[in-house]
Amino acid sequence: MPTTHTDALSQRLADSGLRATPQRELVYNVLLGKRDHPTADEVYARVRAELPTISLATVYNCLETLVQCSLVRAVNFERGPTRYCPNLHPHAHFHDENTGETYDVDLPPTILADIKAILPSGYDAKSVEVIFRGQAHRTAEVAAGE
Amino acid sequence: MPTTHTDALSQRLADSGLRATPQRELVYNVLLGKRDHPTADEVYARVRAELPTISLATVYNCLETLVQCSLVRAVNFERGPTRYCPNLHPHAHFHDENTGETYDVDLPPTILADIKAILPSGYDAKSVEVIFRGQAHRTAEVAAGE
DNA sequence: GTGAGATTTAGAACTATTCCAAATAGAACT
DNA sequence: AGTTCTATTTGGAATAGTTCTAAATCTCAC
Repeated sequence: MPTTHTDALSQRLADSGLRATPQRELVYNVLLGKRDHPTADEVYARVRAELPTISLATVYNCLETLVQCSLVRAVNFERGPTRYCPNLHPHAHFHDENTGETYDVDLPPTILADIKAILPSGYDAKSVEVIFRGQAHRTAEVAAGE
Repeated sequence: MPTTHTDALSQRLADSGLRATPQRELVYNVLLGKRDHPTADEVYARVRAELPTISLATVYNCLETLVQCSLVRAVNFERGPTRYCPNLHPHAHFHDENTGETYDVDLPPTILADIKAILPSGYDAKSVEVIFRGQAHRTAEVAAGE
């Protein structure tokens, strides 16, 4: 895990007047380390491997903090636990109904404008979320490119 | 509430080998009567005005049944209770971050194909969900047209 | 080093939902 | 009309996920 990420974290936190704690760094690194949209519980399990004394409440706190700083995106489709995804470029989510897994799909810049264009006047969208549901027949090739 | 809706309900239920009960009809009519994406609790409150002996568990059962029959759509953005929306033509949801209200936005037929076109090969989407977040400055005119 | 404020922690509390087992209601058949 | 069989409803208990709370701990600025 390169220091650059951790530095970006400190920076963002400082911008909001918050401190870079070991817990926050670890939670963030765990999210960066395996981008499979884990739940808070899953993050908790992964973080405890390195810092066994951390509490679940702290994991929730850290995740919330990261979301506040726009370093992480909270994702909610279907009732069930919130999932977390470290925020890079704009992307949609593809939810495989067979496996339950969620994949990121890059959004070409033009499509976002196209989608926003359907809004009638009076609606001012700050963000757009796109969720696909269906089946993914992913090749090994595709998975390797992630 | 015209009989046509109730008939459509009986039909759909029968197709799935289910019965058209007073509770199911009432829950469905409540959803049709006020399309403000109510939670199960809100549906419960509205239904009880007419059938005070209904139980919350039944409301959950009925909503689940209606979702199974594709007469109603369950909507989940942000952690919090599931909301229900009687399913007409394809539409996006606009979530006003100030008021917390959710509005339906019609999706022009072409945009769905455009959005699906961004999927790499190997992804087969059965449905697409679009959620906007921002502020709605709705005029009385717009609201009247619903 | 001390004080002030931020952060973490464990556990209690809360909310939304599902589960369960018993009671009820219908439809089909006699 | 009565019986049977199954679907449905019901209230309450149980569960899952998250938030709250108050005390302990850390860290920075002085």
